[in-house]
Amino acid sequence: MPTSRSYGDACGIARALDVVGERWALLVVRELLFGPQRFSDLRRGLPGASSNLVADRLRELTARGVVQRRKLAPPAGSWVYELTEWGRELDPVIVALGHWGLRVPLPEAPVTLGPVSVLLYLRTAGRPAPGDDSSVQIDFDGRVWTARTSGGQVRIEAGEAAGADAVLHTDPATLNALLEDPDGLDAALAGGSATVAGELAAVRRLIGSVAAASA
Amino acid sequence: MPTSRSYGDACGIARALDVVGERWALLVVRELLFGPQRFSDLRRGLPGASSNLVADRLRELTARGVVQRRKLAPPAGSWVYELTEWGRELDPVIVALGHWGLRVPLPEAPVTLGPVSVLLYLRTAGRPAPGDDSSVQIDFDGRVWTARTSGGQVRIEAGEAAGADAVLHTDPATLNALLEDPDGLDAALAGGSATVAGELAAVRRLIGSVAAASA
DNA sequence: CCGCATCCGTTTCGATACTG
DNA sequence: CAGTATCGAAACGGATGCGG
Repeated sequence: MPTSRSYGDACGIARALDVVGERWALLVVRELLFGPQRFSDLRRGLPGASSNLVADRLRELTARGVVQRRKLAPPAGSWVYELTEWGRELDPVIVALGHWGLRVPLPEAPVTLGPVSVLLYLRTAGRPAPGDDSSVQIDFDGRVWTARTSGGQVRIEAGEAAGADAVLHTDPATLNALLEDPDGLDAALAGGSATVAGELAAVRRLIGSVAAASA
Repeated sequence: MPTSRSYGDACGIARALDVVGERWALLVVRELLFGPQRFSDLRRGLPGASSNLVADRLRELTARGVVQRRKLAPPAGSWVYELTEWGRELDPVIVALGHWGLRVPLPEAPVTLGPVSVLLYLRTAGRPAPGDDSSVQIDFDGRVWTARTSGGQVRIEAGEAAGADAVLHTDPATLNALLEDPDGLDAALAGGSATVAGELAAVRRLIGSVAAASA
């Protein structure tokens, strides 16, 4: 008899790994943490995963109740994948795992860094001033998120913001570098790897909130 | 060589999974959460894993700095595996994952349940009264742990306790059932699936602390 | 016995190619 | 764009062997 893939263990940890322990599964969940994504956007966020792998994981996670498939309203009409309520409860688990993993040395080149990973880092590590209530739209090569600061926290949502104080256009690697060294912003703006429309001060406060927290 | 299996992603989550994302890896860490274990005891706690799998994971986790190998002082003289300081920091991650996994339906029979899993559940879910300061030694088929209650928490340590208030001798499945239904203790004692020496009241308080927390 | 290493059939992964 | 089909390479899982 071929052994089942299940660990056959009643422990909650093993049961969780029965569902999200397969290779790539938690990274698919990571990509969905900030909202629904289309298949091709998921692939862009997981460049190392082949298409059948992504399709397999989505099918399994959907069957297990972690992910659900939904059709966007017309005129878009395309299909998106999103976390279920239960799937969203993986958020603190994934954040805790990611914090632990920061001490792992970077893998050999070439190393990728997707939009979701950087925004997750911003949301987790950023500690804006409690009185800082602003919203910055972040454009990554055509895909758009919004970072809102309020109550000393950063919240990330997919899509454009109505009435954003600023729009930051850059790429994930540049933003990641700016989170670790906010003083690089002027050079990035001068060099064209980042552009800002609207209130530059709001962008400064946002990207400075990570370094401020570790200081 | 293992870089071919790496996700090649700079995100902390992916880097963590590069280290503990392989099959069985986190369950090996789970087994070590309460202290050093010998190879054969590890195998007993992971009945579904073949010996080479356990040896492989231990070697990888040791090479990555999550686990270390140590020789016990004479006269024992045998080797044990234990978590490094960094490895112990996986504790909250594993607990959070295990809590999430409680909602996964139990796998098909046969289902195992090891000592560490039950004790982890006791430590995570137990909320003893703040004034309850006692220690219960728990014997599982020759392997011994100690559960101490103090400050409204349960702490678990491997090995015997000096001056334990009671000794509970049972098996993991029985203890797990008792944590979910403490009223079954008298029946378990009468049926012989559990025996208690010393202060029975301390054992009652300990196993009742889980149900009390969920009430 | 304990602590692995080796062998081998089965399953999964990962890259490329292909279809609606 | 959104997946499926295919195939070689790796990893898994079980059994067995071997030195202390």
